[in-house]
Amino acid sequence: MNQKTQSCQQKLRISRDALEVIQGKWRMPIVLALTFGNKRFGELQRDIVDISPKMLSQELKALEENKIITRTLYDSMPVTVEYSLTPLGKSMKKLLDEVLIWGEHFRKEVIGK
Amino acid sequence: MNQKTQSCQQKLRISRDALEVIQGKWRMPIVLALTFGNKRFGELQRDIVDISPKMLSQELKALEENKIITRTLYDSMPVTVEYSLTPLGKSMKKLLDEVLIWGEHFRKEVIGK
DNA sequence: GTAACTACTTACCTGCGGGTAACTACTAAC
DNA sequence: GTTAGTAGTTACCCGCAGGTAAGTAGTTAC
Repeated sequence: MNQKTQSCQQKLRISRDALEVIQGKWRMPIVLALTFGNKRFGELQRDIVDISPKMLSQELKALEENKIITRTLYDSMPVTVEYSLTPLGKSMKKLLDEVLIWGEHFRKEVIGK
Repeated sequence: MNQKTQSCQQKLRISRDALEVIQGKWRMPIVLALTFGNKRFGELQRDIVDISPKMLSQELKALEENKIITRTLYDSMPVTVEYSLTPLGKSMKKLLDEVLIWGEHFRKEVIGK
């Protein structure tokens, strides 16, 4: 096994670790939505059009466990909950930007203009 | 709906279109492997350690349909097939780089060093 | 007391993403 | 004729990601 193959396999391992955390239909969209500012549960549900409360709740929990977002409960009346990005979550901004850039590129090339 | 919300929703739409194409356990790893140079079926199978021939074949087909990779058949003996990135596939390099950068970042922060 | 808003939770179900194992087809080497 | 290497295909199966619908719980407004 030469140097090149090693670095290929190493990168493949890293990519698979990362993908395990950010994969799925909703996680990147949720983080993306939060790059526009802290949001409450209902706001996220309105922004991310097709998501069900169950999926939103479930994915928010997973993102919190992976230290990507923070859940803050306010004892206002009625109770409100605010979700925000941690530094680790904010560090996904560049990655998300590239997803968007590539997404635009893809749309032009394949979906056709 | 204000300007900010509109741009948020627009970006969410783009991200979801892009994710539809690159999502899944194997697609980004396959493209990543091909950024190291054109590879044959067997080479990919050896590099991407846990992938089964069925999944590799299936995902290669999907990537080809989305104009991300090209399949070239050589009439050598025995027949060999080479997979390579299209310009659209190559344009994923930055995105993949960011996945790797974030992956390292994540590993340090959460998995712990 | 009932509707409406907050933020979920719970139960149930379905489809498909992904895994395993075996099989195919062709050629070369021995 | 049997093994090995090329590149897959096919059949079968399973678990979970994700969807639907309804319920919960607390407060405010009417």
